[in-house]
Amino acid sequence: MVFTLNLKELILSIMINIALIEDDIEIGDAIRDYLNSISEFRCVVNTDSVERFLNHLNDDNVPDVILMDIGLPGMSGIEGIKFIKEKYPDIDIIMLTIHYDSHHIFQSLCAGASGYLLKNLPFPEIKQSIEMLYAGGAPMSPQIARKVIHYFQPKKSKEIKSPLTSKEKEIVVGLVDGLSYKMIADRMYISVETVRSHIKNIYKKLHVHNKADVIRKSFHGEI
Amino acid sequence: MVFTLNLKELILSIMINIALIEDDIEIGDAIRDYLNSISEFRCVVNTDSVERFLNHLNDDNVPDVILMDIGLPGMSGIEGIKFIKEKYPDIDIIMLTIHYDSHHIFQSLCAGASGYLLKNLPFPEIKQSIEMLYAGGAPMSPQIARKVIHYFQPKKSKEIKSPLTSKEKEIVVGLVDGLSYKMIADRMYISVETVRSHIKNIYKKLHVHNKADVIRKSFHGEI
DNA sequence: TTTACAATCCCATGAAGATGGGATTTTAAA
DNA sequence: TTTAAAATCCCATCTTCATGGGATTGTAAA
Repeated sequence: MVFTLNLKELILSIMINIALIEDDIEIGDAIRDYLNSISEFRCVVNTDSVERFLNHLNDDNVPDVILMDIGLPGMSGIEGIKFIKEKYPDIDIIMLTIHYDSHHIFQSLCAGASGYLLKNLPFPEIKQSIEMLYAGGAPMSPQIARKVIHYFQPKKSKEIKSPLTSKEKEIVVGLVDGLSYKMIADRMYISVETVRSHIKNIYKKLHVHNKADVIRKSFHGEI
Repeated sequence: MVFTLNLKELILSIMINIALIEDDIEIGDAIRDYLNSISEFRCVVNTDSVERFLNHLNDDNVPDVILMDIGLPGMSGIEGIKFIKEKYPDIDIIMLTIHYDSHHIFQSLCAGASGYLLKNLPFPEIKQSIEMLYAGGAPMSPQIARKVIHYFQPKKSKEIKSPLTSKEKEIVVGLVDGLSYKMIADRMYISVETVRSHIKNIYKKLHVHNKADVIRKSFHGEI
């Protein structure tokens, strides 16, 4: 009996424990069932939000791999990566998502994702991807790999022309510097009302509604 | 007869024309023979240096894909990429090399390589890689993909021990995301008053007085 | 067992920011 | 030259934020 228990535990410890964070229950259940049908995998968690995942996580049931969506209710998958990696840096996180735009890809990778797969992939490729992870690889859908590679390629002169005027850009600098309207006004030798007016126009042009967004965009080189 | 010629040309135009730049003649010949054994491939060039390749190149025999070594006599493969891509930007270049160090990888990618394979790979994977290229992908050996991904990952070299608690850090994420107190509260399932309270503590700990400062610090990795 | 701190919540007040509506003058493009 | 922006300024209103003052509960180290 003791032997049986130990053997069981041994087998469980050899298996790769996988957590699934996916808000589409149908998809989540399908993937879970697929994973559990493979002898070396065990889907230990199947939940629909990062918050729920973190709440139910303790040091005894830490998964080896997390398959995670990006578009989750509450905390997004990308923020989830940061949280999870900070607490458990050894967990490998594979994003499994419909988003194939550069922004989501690089946000995920920078946050600490070890792989990035598009959701349309056939199930056997999920298996291959997890195996690739354990072989020291980084599973990526072909389109993703291309975008990642492109990141390094020589940029073609694309001179991003900002929609902002020079005065407006000066104001943006002020905002990024953490100045109040009054301080910006003093620095630029204009009245606070002018600053207000410029900021109104900046917000319209950039389609934002507060200075935090402007600061973020500026940091992302989007201005 | 005319029909036959046209058909032949049609077939040739459908085939993927591949050039091989490899100074080890044995390996080069083996790869060439393998490629030519595949119906949709045609190895149009098999040479041992970039200089020779460029000399024999004219607008009529431009390959679709180049498989190239890095350690070549004369001009290195990396230098070669720049030369070739400048003249023929549409050629896809796949590096086929024994170098798996970051320096060579990133030099190649930055110069314009579309793929990076390690030389120990089985021949069928060369076929798969070229097909992946045509499917919009970027063929990479798993080890290479891992290194490329790692490039984006957060460097945890200097273990900046944040003075903030995990709840506080979660709030900071909310602020950086541009959320209002209310939205942060909803996301974290706590009251706005608790958010306020946390933020008061965050400000004290970070010696700041507004959320713009927090966002800036966060962007500078100071949190 | 104190002590300290984290996490939760409440109230009140003043400051700063967002947004709507204007107006005038200067500058640059059509 | 007409027109369209850009740049300047003013006012009113509402929202959000910052900051002060609390309180309670639980945990974890000293």
